[in-house]
Amino acid sequence: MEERSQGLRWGVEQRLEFIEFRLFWEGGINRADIRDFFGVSVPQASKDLSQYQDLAPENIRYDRSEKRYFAADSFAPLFMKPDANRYLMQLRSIADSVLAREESWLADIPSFDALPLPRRNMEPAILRAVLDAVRGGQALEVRYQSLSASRPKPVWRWITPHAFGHDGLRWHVRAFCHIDRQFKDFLLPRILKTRAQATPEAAAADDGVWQEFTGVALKPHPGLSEEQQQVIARDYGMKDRQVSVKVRLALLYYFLKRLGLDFAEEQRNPKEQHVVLADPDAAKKDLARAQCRDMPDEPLAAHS
Amino acid sequence: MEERSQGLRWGVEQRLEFIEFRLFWEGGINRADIRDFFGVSVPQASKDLSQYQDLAPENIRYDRSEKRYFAADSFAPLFMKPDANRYLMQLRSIADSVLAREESWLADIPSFDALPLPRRNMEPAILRAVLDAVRGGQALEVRYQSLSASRPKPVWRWITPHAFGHDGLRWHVRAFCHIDRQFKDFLLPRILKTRAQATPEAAAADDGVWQEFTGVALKPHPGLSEEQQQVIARDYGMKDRQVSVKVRLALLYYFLKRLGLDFAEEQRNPKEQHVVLADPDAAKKDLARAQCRDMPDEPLAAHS
DNA sequence: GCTGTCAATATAGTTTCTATACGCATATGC
DNA sequence: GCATATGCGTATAGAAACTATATTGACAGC
Repeated sequence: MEERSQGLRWGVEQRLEFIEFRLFWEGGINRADIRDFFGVSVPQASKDLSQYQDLAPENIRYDRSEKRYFAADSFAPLFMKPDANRYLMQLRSIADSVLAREESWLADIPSFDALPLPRRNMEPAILRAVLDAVRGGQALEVRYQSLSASRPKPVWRWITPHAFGHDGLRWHVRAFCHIDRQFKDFLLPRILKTRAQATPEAAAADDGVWQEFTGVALKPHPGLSEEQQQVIARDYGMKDRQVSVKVRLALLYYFLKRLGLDFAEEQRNPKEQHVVLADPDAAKKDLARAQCRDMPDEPLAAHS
Repeated sequence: MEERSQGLRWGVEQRLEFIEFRLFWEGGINRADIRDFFGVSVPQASKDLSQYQDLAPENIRYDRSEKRYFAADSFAPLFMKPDANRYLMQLRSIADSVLAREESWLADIPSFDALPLPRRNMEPAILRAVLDAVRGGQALEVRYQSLSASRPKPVWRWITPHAFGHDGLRWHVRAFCHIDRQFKDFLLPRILKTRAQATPEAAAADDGVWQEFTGVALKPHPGLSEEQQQVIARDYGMKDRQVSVKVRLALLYYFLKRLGLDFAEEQRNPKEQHVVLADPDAAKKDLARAQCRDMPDEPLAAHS
């Protein structure tokens, strides 16, 4: 097969990549690890290790005394690109029990913990139904539990969903509301049931607030010392003490809220509030533009 | 092999699970999908589909007209447990470019977006060095860029790390600081370099603030209407309009901050602040206990 | 020095997979 | 209506991967 990157079968390549992953992140590997994870025989695991040695002799070293393979000092990965965020994302997924320990390639998992953010379990069938509607560009009838005072009980209503958005805490679906005749965010866990599909009443392209991006200019909190500002600039990847983050208008509200940018952020303690808006007026205008078409909750701050 | 769950080889089982995944989440599958993803031949992909049909005839249905396999109405997965959060976590990973589209099992990815949270790239070698120290229970010399006014420049210092923590936005390592003789949080991206290892000066068990958990009692914002409170109760999985979240003392500060629980939350707009502390005094005491051993930044609120 | 453990290798036999070929059903273009 | 293209299913021979089993060698612990 010319398709495969190294002329190796998929399964073999996976095992070689596994060897490399374990060498790098777990500090070592032996036959039993391969045997346990892939269910291959002991001689096959031996062969895989030999094959890896053939392909990358500079990467791997066997310690006879410890009876274990280790990454050599000159380790230069062949099958993967080591990525710290990827490793850490796996930890988070395990913490959120989205990923089982046995399924991940991690073995010697360090002590760790992530914030326990309470959230309700979502019915996969509901997400599937919404996905279907988004893919097919169809309207969908949903039983939705709104937080608004006007619809306190769950009601059946029609929406035309076209995209999914994550606000940093929860997922919602961006959809045209057939009742209010405008695009809004519907929190996925509040969709209790789904029913029929129908012809759409709006197109994704019509959702200007979703389609349009704006740049949010951030700078270190001026209350920090010169040196501290430099640190924050590094943290946020700023150049010339400033960075512009590209955000969809439809997500701007959440973005500002998440970073504590409520237009009063400069008054807050710089030790808690590390960054502030470099151009609050521009952000305010963008936010107003985003909100004039409706937002799920209240405005971020009273800017009148 | 008795080890394997269905007596199937790992690679085969992966492909069958892939078929099932695509049937459920992507709405359908055909030979080309299997061929493209796993690099197997066309007859092999055919065989896999036949084999899946043999194993789960009630799950799969071929549409001659569309030339595509679909999930049958009576679909009951055999190889995976459909999990909405898992699907959505994959979307987030793709948005954060932690996962490449080709690597995921998703094919027809809907339009979606997540908050762009600016963060600096981390050197994998640094995480690896810290991991090594944690695993070995060793002290590690790190060049750390603190935000504190007393150490404005990066300095080499010794820490004894023992665990990793995620504050909802960033990863830090929980470590005993040899300078200040206490446990603190060191942000991973601020570790610029690592050097030698040495014998540890504290054990993980000594980090009481890390080892100890507390329960944070949450309830819906009292400013919400009766019905709205019920909705929030559902969102947070509350029973009797209350939920207790188990949090490490070492993460309590971040947890409260993340949920906006600054002991003034009841004064804020309930449309923005959905939950409040059910027992602020208890939380205050816990926070004081957590902070008396030091926190990286300032206290959450002046509670004096 | 004995014993247990883990790795490397060899052999024979089995399973899986490829390449190629052919037949069938359906959609599409002319 | 007819040719053409596409996708599925299946058959065959041969190649590759893998298993089971056995033997050897290196090292740690007692």
